[in-house]
Amino acid sequence: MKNQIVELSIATTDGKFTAKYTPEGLAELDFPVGRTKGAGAGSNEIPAQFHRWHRITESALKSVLAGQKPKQLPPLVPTGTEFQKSVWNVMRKIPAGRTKSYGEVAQAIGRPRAVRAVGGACGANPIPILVPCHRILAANKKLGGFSGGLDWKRKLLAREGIVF
DNA sequence: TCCGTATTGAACT
DNA sequence: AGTTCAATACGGA
Repeated sequence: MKNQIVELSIATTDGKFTAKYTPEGLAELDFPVGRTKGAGAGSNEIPAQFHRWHRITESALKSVLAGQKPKQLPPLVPTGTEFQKSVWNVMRKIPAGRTKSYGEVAQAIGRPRAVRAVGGACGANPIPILVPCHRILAANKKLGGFSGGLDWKRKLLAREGIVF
């Protein structure tokens, strides 16, 4: 076998997300891109472990999309540097309905000047939503940016009761 | 080594 | 009040 990455789709009310799993766990989660792929079809010999993770991922994803805190998360295996992992780790500690600025995150990882680097790490985040990068706002409560489009970020925040 | 970035805060008009 | 500028930290070519 070639260390294959398994891609499975998650159908939500907001579109079809694509989850990518490695033998280690969930490695990446993509927003709906509109391109219809063969999807989970052709799943001949997908180990039960993938389906098990997928079930958890699907539940967690839908919970966050509904503005609620997921009960359980699948094993996350993000690909990135130590710095990025630190940033993502801080993000995961942000409670639902609460936002944090890039500067706050920078301080949390002990690099108060690395605000822009934090932004870069957010953009490099392979697992949006489950790693709540959408709860990161600019210092002046501005939206900043978002991988899947600012429309998503705005919508997700609104569902958590965060208003501007 | 240089450039780009999902920032920030201060100066300027 | 809106806009421009320089600074800072990290990743990628």
